[in-house]
Amino acid sequence: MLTQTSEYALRAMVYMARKGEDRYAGVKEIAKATDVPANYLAKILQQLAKAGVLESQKGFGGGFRVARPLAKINLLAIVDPLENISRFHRCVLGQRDCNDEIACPLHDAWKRICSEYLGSLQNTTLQDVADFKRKVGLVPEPLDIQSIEPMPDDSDSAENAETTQAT
Amino acid sequence: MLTQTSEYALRAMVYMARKGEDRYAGVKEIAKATDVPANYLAKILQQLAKAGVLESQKGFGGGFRVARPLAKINLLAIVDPLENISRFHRCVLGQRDCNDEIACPLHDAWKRICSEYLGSLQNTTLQDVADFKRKVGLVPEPLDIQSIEPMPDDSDSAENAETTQAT
DNA sequence: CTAGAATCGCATGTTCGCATCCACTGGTGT
DNA sequence: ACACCAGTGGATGCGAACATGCGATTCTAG
Repeated sequence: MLTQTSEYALRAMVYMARKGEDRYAGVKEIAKATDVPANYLAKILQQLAKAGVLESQKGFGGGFRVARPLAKINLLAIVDPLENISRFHRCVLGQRDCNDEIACPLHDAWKRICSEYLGSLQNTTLQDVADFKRKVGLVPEPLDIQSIEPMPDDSDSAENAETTQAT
Repeated sequence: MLTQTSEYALRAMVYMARKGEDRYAGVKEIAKATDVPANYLAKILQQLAKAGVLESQKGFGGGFRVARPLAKINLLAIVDPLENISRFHRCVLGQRDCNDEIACPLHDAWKRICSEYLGSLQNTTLQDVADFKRKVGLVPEPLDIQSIEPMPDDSDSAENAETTQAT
């Protein structure tokens, strides 16, 4: 579905979206808030900056911020630079010729599934996410960033609490 | 989207579906027809047999065949034993508590995306695939979701992730 | 100019899915 | 009973993705 890298990217983008469009956020700050390895997150954010989704500012007070209005950034734009989206276009059955004319038995079904999936990613913007209002868990409201523990309490918050609920 | 393993599984299942429900097909035969490494395919088919999608027969004339009518086997049933589908239910933002009550900002959007995706897999059965008969120009194109155009037939795809032009 | 904060680029270690090989078990036909 | 055939299961190699660490570079504030 999504690679780990894409998931990290989404976490960071959501954090920045909710923090505010104008302010720069440093890697360490985002990493701590989103529970993503800082060094790895830095690379991801750099890729997003190259892709034009983020813009970066070096030096004192620098960091990353969104390069466009939140409504202009959809989830696909975030995921696309990090994953090989083109693999979706490959024929699932591995046929050399598989298009709308000469198709494998799965072509129509698979094309529809992919279109819906990618379309969903494209239709959801960061603005939608930022507007989301409900009781939220970890992700802080823009005002109260987080009471960052000064001591590295490295006991990883157990993410393995698999919520094995059915849809 | 799909792992290589799942793709192999789909190829094999489609092959068997179109070959006929009652007949056993050997690993080598399927591997040759679907261009999948035989040794690896054997493992995949074993997993599908354990999951109850296939049944196997040892010995001379043995092989694999579908364990149920084609209409009762949907794509999700094929993919599910091979991938960790439960990861879709995990919170994308990694929050421990993320459900309909206390949700991360992406919860609603992500839940919708996943539901659509899994639903699509569930709604497509092997019967549909086996019945698929492509006659060029005759089969009606059932969808016009081309408007969002996430799957252009061209190779130029990465650009349109950004819904706007660069400044 | 200098110090400090943050990115950038490279090197390295770890994990996991993909793929192969081979000995074993069990069923079939003679 | 015997030989053959085909799935079963364990062990292993391989490579890409994931993750980390460090030094160099670039920018800002004073």
